[in-house]
Amino acid sequence: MKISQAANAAGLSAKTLRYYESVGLVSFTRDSNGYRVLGDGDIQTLEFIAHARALGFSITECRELLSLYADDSRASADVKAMAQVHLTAIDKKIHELAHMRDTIAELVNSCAGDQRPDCPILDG
Amino acid sequence: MKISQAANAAGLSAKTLRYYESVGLVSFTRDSNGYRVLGDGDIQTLEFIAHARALGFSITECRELLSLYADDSRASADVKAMAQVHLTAIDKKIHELAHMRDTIAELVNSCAGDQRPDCPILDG
DNA sequence: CTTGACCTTCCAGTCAGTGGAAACCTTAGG
DNA sequence: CCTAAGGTTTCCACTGACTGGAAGGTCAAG
Repeated sequence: MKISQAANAAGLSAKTLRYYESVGLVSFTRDSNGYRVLGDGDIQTLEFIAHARALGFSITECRELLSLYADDSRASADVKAMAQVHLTAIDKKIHELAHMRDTIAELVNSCAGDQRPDCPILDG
Repeated sequence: MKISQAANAAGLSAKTLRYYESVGLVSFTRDSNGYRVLGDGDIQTLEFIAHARALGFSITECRELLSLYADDSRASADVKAMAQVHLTAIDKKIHELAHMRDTIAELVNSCAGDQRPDCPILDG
């Protein structure tokens, strides 16, 4: 399978796959013409990465998850601990955003939205 | 007032003030020795920017807000519309994060966290 | 043989700063 | 007057996670 087909199968772009290879997150074999050749195993790995990325894990965290994945002797506790840290970070971000949201919503509500120049959003 | 004192007063770093000037968000007068000289008006502008940034407005959006701020003939409707768009974007981001959060929480809950290699976080 | 659709690499840009280097200015102390 | 400390200046490089584009190589169909 060539890169675009594999990218399609994994729900990513060819550019992204090349980028992942360039940062050492994955590695692909090459054909005699220099083209990358990807198999079903590669697709599975890429799907795993796409899933983790969609859950907000960074490239570095994905690297760690992949090494845990490859390590047959890993303890599930290690993975759980990583996920727990990540969960806490997401919770924090949600709270911050919620605070922003409330502040802006309050400003929007208190703004007449007419043609006059007064505006509590700018005054705040 | 010199840059560090002004930065302190506005709750920003001197580096950030130079950066804001470099991207044309603000402009400062200079002393004969080349040092930036900032007054109370500059501090107010910087506080306004700091506030908007804390609410998640991008530099570009801050630029628009500042031009609206400077324009005596602006309608408050313009500002309200911008805030409304921003509010919607924040709402969307919160929902995405909440979805992530739930998925990861579920995985964490279903993970034994023991020494065995099975882990639903990796299998998912 | 040519056309078009792939593939390759490399460079630049995104956003909002941060870190560091080299050089200049100012002030206080000896 | 000299020096040291602590400001300031500019400029360049780096961050994360890609994306866009250019220049050139490869391959199959017509």
